[in-house]
Amino acid sequence: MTPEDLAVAVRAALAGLVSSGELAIDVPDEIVIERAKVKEHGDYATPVALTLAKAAGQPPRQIAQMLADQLATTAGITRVDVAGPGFLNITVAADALGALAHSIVTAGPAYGTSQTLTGQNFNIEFISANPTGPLHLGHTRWAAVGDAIARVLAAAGADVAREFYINDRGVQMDRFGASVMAAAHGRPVPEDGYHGGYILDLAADIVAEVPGIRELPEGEQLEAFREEAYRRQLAQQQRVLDIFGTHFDVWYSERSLHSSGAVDRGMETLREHGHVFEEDDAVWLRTTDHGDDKDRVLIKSDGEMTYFASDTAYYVDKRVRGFTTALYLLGADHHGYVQRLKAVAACAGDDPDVNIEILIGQLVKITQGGAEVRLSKRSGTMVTLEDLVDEVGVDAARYSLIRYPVDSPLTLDLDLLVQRSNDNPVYYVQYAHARISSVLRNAAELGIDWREQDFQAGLLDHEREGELLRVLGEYPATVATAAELREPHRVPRYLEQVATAYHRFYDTCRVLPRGDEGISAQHVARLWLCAATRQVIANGLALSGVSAPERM
RNA sequence: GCCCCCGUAGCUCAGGGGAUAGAGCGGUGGCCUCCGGAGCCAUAGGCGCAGGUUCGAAUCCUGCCGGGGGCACCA
Repeated sequence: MTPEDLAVAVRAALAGLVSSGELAIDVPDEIVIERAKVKEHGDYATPVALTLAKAAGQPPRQIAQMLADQLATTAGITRVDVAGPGFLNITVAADALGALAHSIVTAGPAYGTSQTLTGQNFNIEFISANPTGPLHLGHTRWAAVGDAIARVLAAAGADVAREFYINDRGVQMDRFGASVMAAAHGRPVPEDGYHGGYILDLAADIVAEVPGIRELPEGEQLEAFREEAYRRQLAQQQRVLDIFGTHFDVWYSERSLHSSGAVDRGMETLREHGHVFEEDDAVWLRTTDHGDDKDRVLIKSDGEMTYFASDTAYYVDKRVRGFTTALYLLGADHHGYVQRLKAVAACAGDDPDVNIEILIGQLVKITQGGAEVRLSKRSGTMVTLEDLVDEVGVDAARYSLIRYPVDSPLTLDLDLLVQRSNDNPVYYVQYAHARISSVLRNAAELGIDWREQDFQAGLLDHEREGELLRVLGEYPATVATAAELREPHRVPRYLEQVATAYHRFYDTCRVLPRGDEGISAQHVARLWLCAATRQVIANGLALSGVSAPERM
């Protein structure tokens, strides 16, 4: 008996009351079923009667009572009480609740997946850093969260492609090349260039690996340094992301957007829809037709394409490639792009509420020794993705970044994360997984083949067992909600509840036989519950790209 | 000036209209003769302010106060 099962039962009960004429309402699609917070409220509670009272024109307690009478006859439900202003408190039979342990183990990695987003084809673009330096902490947040969103969407049945847009065109690239070239000659880096220490490393590598590069003619040499540095820096970003466990399906070069003709095609699409005009010798997109606060330039009066022109073409190209939704994950410093990107979709003839979706992630701050560590790509004192991983490891880094909703600013205390202690909740969750793994190993050593034993769900009737089962039953809804709202932080937060419920269970419920005690059906039932818990933790950690260790 | 985000426990943060607002760290006090104490139990401590909507608001709306970020024929 899961919350979903109960929702079905409640809906059926409502439908029954409607058809018998006792209730005049439309049966709602969504029925709120909550896990009871205090044990006097049974196992589950629902406020449906309160919600429907006005529409039905009847007092909530009266509706609740009619529902209670109906539900009390439902198999698996042992008790239904009307409480307070009209809540329904439902108590479920131990065997109906305990059966969940078996179905979780049977479902395995599939437990928690659904088809709620089946048919949707997402292009999820994130990080999209310039290839002019290492990935810093802001990129790192998206490296973890973007990947987690992709995983959660896929778990909900959607098709997902992860895409990294390489900003390899424009003046920043030239500044980057000039910086490396200057460093290669031992000259100071230009004022508007990149000053990080990595520039010196790049210069040294290139000089060593490309003989004679410093003797090339000025213009040719600048280009050579730019391209060599670009290639190496991109490879470095790719290597770091690979270690981090975030794997992109497509690395899309801005240059290729131009060379493939996609920019021209995109421009043509916009013209067809009548939103392109010329003024002051420049070519504009009339984004104000669709909610932007000013029109945007596509081609400057000097004939140069703007970055915005690439962006529009890139969007159109994503749609041409067959994605139903282009999902953009941007930093808070780009929030001004939201309106114009939405307008681009509208100008291309799409529905901006359906075909394009933009998530804004607030900035990450990091403190060390009580002081903020600055994050400037050009300062040379930036904290990079690599730094973070070196110090705290991939699991702790990913977990602590995913654990918070992206629309709230985040401050990470490096001193705290550096400690490999339970200061970090990731260890708390992983520890629960390792602990269960140990119990199951011990069971195997004792020769207990619990999978082959008769599972008696009704034996899981201890309060702590019920508590744990109810938490485990919330996993599918947690994943589906995380996908629907693009809020992957819900999963780790949920796993922390699972870990707590497990530890509480384990603290009072002996799982394995003691000493020379024989194996009872209760031991077997509890082993099933342990295995189910471990499965949920493993599935949930996988959605965050965090490992589920058997030992720690 | 206009736009976006945030304000919840000493600290870092959860809480998509529901009953007594949670977690980790930090305080205080307990629990190891057998399955992992990286754990469990108890206790102290909080919704920035003022209105509004609602049977019910930390949650939705308005205003104010405080903090962060953004405005371009830059990328």
